[in-house]
Amino acid sequence: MASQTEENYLKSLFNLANEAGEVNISELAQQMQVSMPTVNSMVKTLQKNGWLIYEKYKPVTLTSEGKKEAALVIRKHRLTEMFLVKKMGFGWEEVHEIAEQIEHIHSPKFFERMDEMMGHPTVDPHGSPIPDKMGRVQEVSYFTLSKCKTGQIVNLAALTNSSTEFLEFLNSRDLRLGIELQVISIEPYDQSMVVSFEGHPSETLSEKVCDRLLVRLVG
Amino acid sequence: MASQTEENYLKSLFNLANEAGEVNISELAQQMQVSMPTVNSMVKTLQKNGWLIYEKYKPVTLTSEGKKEAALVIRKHRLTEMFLVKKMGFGWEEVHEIAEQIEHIHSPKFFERMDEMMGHPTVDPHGSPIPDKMGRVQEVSYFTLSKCKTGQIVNLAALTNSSTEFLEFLNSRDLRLGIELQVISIEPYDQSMVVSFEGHPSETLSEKVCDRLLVRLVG
DNA sequence: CAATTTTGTTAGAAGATTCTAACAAATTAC
DNA sequence: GTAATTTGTTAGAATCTTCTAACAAAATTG
Repeated sequence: MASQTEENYLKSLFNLANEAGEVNISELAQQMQVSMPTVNSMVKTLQKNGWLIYEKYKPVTLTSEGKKEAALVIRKHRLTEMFLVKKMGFGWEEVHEIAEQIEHIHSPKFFERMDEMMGHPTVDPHGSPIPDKMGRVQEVSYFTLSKCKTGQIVNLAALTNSSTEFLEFLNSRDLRLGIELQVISIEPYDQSMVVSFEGHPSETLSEKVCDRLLVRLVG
Repeated sequence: MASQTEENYLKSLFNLANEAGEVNISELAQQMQVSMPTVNSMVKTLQKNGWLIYEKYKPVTLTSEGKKEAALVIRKHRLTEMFLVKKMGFGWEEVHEIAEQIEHIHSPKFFERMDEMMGHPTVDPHGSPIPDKMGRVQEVSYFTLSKCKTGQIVNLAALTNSSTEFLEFLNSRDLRLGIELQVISIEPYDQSMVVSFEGHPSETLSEKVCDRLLVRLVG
């Protein structure tokens, strides 16, 4: 069984993997906020446990067992976030830190019960998919609001970033998942967008913000 | 801030303390399932942190800070147990293992929210008092059923032991906290008692069981 | 009270996770 | 295509929590 530390490395590896499934030591060190020698030694440990493939001076790759292990930790994290919001009344900007700790609890029935109480949710409060009990992650194809054209109407479905500051910014503008957004105009100079949505007939969003909003076509 | 390991030692020390507040190294070693040298070194660490008083070859004593720290961990444990039973539908025999892990979560608002959702409960599912936010424990004066005389009518208020096996035994006899018990007779040979309660006009309980049931006079 | 048993201590080591310093390989930039 | 930079590795050490072996103090027992 993975230690808490190992679980955290697996989670980061899962999230950092590129299309080829590769992660560089330096990226992982930055993500985990530890030195490269620390990552080097942990990578050797994870390899011994069969969770990744490592060759000197090459990027590392999770094995299928490693991916599953990681996805199951992410499942616990996202179920917890959803539980905190839906059943305990927390705001979506408050739940990450708590879930970061609860994801390491070893108790299948605890997470089973959360899942049941919520009716088996498929996404967390930030729109990220919740892996299933087998560690399979459902692929979703959203695009960023910044890719939209003037006049388009879309649904806000998820976020590419869930930092507290960004979530608080969204709160301040009443931007919640599920709302319908219409692109009124796009400023050619800085790519900022004027959008309209429920209760907000005209709101300007910077390119930085539009890049972080994942949407899908209405319908 | 106490590590998880330190929190576990503090909890054990709190629970093992005799009237004088003293705990022997060997008791603590047994309770924690570690060797005496391990306890010896941890005790020195806890002393450095100001949580206990230690003198060579003497039993140890928690300081008031140590007692408070311990009581706050116990508060988190008991609030969690109550939450699992009242809000998540677990049985009282299932919650200890889970609470044993969740008690180490660092998030005042998480436990605050549990407390609020339950309307500030004062006891856990096994009748043990929940320390308040300042770490103060409300003293309660129950006595064991085995001290009762024939004919007495009492309320089942708490347990002196909450092992899964004992809780499952109580489940099998429909013995729940709050029920009213009348002592019908006491067998002089082995101190077993015949009692009557809601739906059970005549149930025989061994001395071992009666010693583990804490009751108070009806009224 | 002397002998035995129990309890507690020290010393030394091991595994997990982390670090810094020094070096080596790979990549990028003229 | 060298030189400089970035990336990755090794070696050696520190901290935390644990252990066993050996010894010392305290308590118990005849």
